[in-house]
Amino acid sequence: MIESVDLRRLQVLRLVHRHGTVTAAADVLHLTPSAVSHQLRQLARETGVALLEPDGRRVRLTPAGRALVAHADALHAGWERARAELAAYADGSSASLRMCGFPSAVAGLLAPAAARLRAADPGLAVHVAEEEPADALDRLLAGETDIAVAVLGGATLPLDDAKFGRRPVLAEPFDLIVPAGHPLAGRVETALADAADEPWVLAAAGSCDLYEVAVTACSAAGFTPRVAHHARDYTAVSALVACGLGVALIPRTATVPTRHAVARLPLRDAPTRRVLACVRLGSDRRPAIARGLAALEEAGRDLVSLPEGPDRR
Amino acid sequence: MIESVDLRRLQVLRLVHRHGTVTAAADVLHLTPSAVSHQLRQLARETGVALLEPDGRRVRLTPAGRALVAHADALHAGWERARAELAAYADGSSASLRMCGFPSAVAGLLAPAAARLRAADPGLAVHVAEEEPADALDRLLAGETDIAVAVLGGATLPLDDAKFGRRPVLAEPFDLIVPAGHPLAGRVETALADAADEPWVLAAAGSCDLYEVAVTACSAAGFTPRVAHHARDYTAVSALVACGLGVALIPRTATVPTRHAVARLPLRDAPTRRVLACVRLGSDRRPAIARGLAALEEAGRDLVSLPEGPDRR
DNA sequence: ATGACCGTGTGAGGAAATCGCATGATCGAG
DNA sequence: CTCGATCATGCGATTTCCTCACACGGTCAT
Repeated sequence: MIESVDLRRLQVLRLVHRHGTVTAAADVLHLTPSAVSHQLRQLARETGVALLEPDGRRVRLTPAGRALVAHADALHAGWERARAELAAYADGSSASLRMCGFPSAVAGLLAPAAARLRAADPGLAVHVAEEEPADALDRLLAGETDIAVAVLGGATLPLDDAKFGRRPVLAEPFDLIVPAGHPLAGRVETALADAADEPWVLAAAGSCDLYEVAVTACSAAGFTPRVAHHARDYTAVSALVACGLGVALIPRTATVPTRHAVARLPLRDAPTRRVLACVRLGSDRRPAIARGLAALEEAGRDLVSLPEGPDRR
Repeated sequence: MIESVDLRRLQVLRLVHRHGTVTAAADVLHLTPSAVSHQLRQLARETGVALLEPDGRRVRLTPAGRALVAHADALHAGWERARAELAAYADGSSASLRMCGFPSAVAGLLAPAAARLRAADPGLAVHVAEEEPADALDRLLAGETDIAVAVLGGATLPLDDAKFGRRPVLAEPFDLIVPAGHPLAGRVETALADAADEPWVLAAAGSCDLYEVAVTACSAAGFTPRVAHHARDYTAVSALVACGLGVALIPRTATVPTRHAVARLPLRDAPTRRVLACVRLGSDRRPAIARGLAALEEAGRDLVSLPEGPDRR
């Protein structure tokens, strides 16, 4: 206890626990693996307990290490609460808010929310950044952003992950898009199973949540989609569909360029993706962050009420 | 949030709040005022809020500073809990326990407790230190001791001070001692007011809790003691009384050398001093500290049951 | 089985933060 | 008004921290 501990040292352990490897944690912290190793060694010396043990060529946290991680989570949340209360005392001139999210969230949610925030308070410095879904939450933990917009489920954000403050922003269904003139386009009501025999356009496995969402939904509908083409960007997906190469799922709020000749079909058993705004635990008490979350929720409400119909492009 | 904060920096603010001056806080931390000033400045820069403002030639915490102190208390308690849980994982060989207390507590409580702990577990390194009552709690905060034995009340430990974990160890009444052969010595029952006209032997004002205890008790009994001589050490007090220079109050458990010709009289309206064992909040979950507290409580129970009678010397 | 790749841990060197001493400024007490 | 006390600030010295380079051990593929 003679030497008190920097929260950064605990953050290192937290990230090693989160990523399972020293190198990945170092990557997130913009450090070399050597520095992380030193910090962990120092932390173990201070606590007098072995925090991690070799596991193959990687490392694994000991029970003591996992216990310390739990306390570290609580400590960081407490520090965030302190920061939040202090931010209320600070003069608003220095207030800033950094948000990030996956590409389509930037277009549909972050940009409108940022515009709204700017209009409401020109003194608030709003910064928006596009991040890959897998990186957004790490940026949050590293303190490089204040709000991360992510999609619930999948590997990036497990449903039971209690490490973040989470706020639902949007629950949007996926529509099926088919080439214009496709037999399915004439139906009054469509179900996912109707497209069981069609060739599909999906993202590559693991690259994006779209893949998992589609595969799980199709398996729930009783078939396995035959993947004919791979694309991640929704504009690219709709282009492939417009050219008659297959069918695909796209979120209700994703826009399709008007020159793409596709038909958008609402599904009776449409899968939905739940978009969440995530913050570091405790930081949502900060006025700027609270306003950012409110603006995102508002943008989400606008998004679901704005579409004039399911067949819009 | 790019730079996370060392708990030491918060500790500096905590101590400045506790002592009201930078110099005193530096003294407790074994640092120069310069270092403390730098730390505070750095902390204010990191948080973006003015933490303290000049108040005469001293400094005063701003509302933001006081708010941060409250959070700092919670964070340190959380860290202590973490240390406590980790200590349970550590091998017992490195376990150590440091206790301190005021002089008579060392004799009556700490020494027996330490002996008991040593006997129960020779692997536990027990260290006892005698401290002035005013310093003991600072040593606790500075992490230089694990358990501080103090007396409730007075300036050193306000009754409502929630910054420490506290455990009652002993509530011992004060006895009146008078010179042997004094008229009061013949009575079957004595009250404080009976000694209203006697010359008193007390500690100098402010130097020790004894002064405050005696003065408040006497004023409750309806008189103001006439202080004839000053002494702090109970052996010195009893020597003065034995020489017929006055009467005094001494704790029930304080021993009087047999060569001192004094009579010890129990009082009907005896003031009591409540001896507490204090720990840093959260640290009482540490096995070694929990055992130390248990040993102190046991020593306290022994102390009240052991005396053969109030007239023992 | 062997070699290449990947990940961790260690020591040395340099950069950055921190501490202590000396100085100046400001306020309160006598 | 003078003096003592307290807090802030520059500069040199020390400690701490990060990076680089390299060794060690484990995994995978040919």
